[in-house]
Amino acid sequence: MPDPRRITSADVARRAGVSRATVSYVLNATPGQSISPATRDRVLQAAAGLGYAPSAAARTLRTGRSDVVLCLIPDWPIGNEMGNTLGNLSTALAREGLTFLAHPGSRDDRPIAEVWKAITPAAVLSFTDFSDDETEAMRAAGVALVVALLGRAGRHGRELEVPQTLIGRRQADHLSRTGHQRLGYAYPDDPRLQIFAEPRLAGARALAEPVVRTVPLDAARAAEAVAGWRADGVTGICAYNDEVALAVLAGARTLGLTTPADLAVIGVDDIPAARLAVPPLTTVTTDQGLLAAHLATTIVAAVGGRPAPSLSADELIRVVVRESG
Amino acid sequence: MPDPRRITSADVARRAGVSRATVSYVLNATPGQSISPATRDRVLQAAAGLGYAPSAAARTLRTGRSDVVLCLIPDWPIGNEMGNTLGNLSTALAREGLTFLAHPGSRDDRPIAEVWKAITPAAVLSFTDFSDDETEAMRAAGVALVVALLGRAGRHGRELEVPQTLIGRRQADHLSRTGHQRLGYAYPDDPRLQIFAEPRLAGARALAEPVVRTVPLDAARAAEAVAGWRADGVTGICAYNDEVALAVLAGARTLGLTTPADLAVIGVDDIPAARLAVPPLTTVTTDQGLLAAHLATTIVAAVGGRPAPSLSADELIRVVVRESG
DNA sequence: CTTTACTACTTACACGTGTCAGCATAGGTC
DNA sequence: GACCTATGCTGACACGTGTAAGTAGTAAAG
Repeated sequence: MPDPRRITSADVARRAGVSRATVSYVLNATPGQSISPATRDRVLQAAAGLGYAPSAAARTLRTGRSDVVLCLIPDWPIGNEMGNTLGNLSTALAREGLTFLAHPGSRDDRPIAEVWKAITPAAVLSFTDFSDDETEAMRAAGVALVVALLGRAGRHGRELEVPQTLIGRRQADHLSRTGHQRLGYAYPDDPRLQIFAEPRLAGARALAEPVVRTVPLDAARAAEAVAGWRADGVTGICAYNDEVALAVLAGARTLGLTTPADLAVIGVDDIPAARLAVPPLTTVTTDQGLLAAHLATTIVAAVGGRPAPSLSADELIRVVVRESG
Repeated sequence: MPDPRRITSADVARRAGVSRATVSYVLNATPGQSISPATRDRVLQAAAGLGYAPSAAARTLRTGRSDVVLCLIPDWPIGNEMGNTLGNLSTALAREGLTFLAHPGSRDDRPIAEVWKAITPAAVLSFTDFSDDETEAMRAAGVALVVALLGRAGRHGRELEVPQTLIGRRQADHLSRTGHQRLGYAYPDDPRLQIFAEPRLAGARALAEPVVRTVPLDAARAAEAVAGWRADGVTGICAYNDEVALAVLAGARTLGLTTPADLAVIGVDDIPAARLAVPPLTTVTTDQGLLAAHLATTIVAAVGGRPAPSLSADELIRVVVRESG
């Protein structure tokens, strides 16, 4: 094996017959440097010819900051809606020259601090908040922090909070419009989902005063919750998501109720199973493309130290009317 | 702002009253170096006290290899089963000192080569194969490549291929045991899923000769497929996954058939919606913890240049019997 | 002719780490 | 006392990059 050395900018410089600095200036289009078109082309040609790719490590070491956007993925069940958004986000950030990397597990693997300290990312996208110390440490290290969801009061906007709230609001709104006065809220069983459930519930509360019950993903136990709601005179259920909604549907069926005549149900996410349910599930869907684009511009703004753009959440959330409510 | 400099190993050395080299030896437990317990403790104490975290960039630059395992996530819909596995994998690799990072989008964002050349990961975990040039380039750069799924013949074991095959086999086996001779295979509509669908179908073919039909996630169109199978005398369906299975269920219901009397269905994944379906869906589930552990040891082995361990796939795949088949 | 200004570069340093070669000191052997 | 070996540590270099500072050469201005 003939020593498979990495191709460095020095190789490019040698081939183009210029200094290494010139190569750097050309490839980074450094402003305030004048390079003749002739050498410019020679450098570009040489770089392409050699298949040169700059070392992220060296670049990061030098500049003190990498072009990585680190997304800390909590350990809650990541549905394919979220997966979709992350994919779109990755594409959007790539267009800005940023590399999106996701790290699953803000669990006890190792202190998350280790991860971001090691990577020195340009920005960190997190869903939950950090401790004050950690936040301060990141600020000091020059890492732009974007907290997407819940968090204590602070400078950081919580980018997803408004959309999540709006989801609950739209659910309640839809059921009200279709004539339901007493509403119920089907809260998820998994405590890890609380972070999403709280803002959604808050949104529903802004319009109605729903009776909240926890609904496990199990027909028999869901039936108990449904029976409770019936006793309360509830006729319409806002479910945390489509899966919980399916459980409510199953619970109602167990009790011999018909949907939506006896009990209307509306979910969230529009998962494939929603349209295949009996009856097909009315649900609230999010425009993942728009959301990803907004997150991307927010992150880019945060990296640049500019304030976050505002999100016109209205067109983001849409009700998909089917037969369950 | 008082110049928030990064804490380097030099800071630790100064505080511990030793040289930087000693610090490095202590913290990395470099073999073949003798350090007195006294200074060892002083160094560790100093490092902890300062909250020192080594710069991944510098370390990577020096050693030519980072401790990152890069997982290239294709753009197929990533269900929460997969999300789970990735989470477990991350934990398992962390225990080995490796940092798991996922990059969504092996799409046209930017040549994937850019990503791995930039990061210089210890290993790349991919689901699809690379071009020969790229494979060779990675080998030359010393990046351990693990191809998980489909790929042309080559040295790389395709780690997930056997389990996927086994899934299809178990489905067919279960339906045969319960008395179904003519089987059908419900193939997913989304072409991106082909990579998983092919080995699963191959597994089913090893036991039966199923009639393959594509089933869109739509009750009406699924009904057409079901009608076709009925005409063929098929009584049991192996579905690509639970969602496709739900579509088959919906199609059968549309035609007024009863499940499993007229048509038995078995899915894959055991998604939450499966147990909530009418009737509850029989399905095949994978032990995500075991799978993640196997992938982890495979990757660790690949990084160390050792051959991959074999997987006892038998206990990995399990049939969850419910009422649909 | 000198000064200034600009173009098109190059030289040199720093980023933080791993590691090789070297250097004292101490203890044992002949 | 001379020689060797092991212990415990330090000095110095290289990894590949970005960029501030400097330098020839040319052109315009005074």
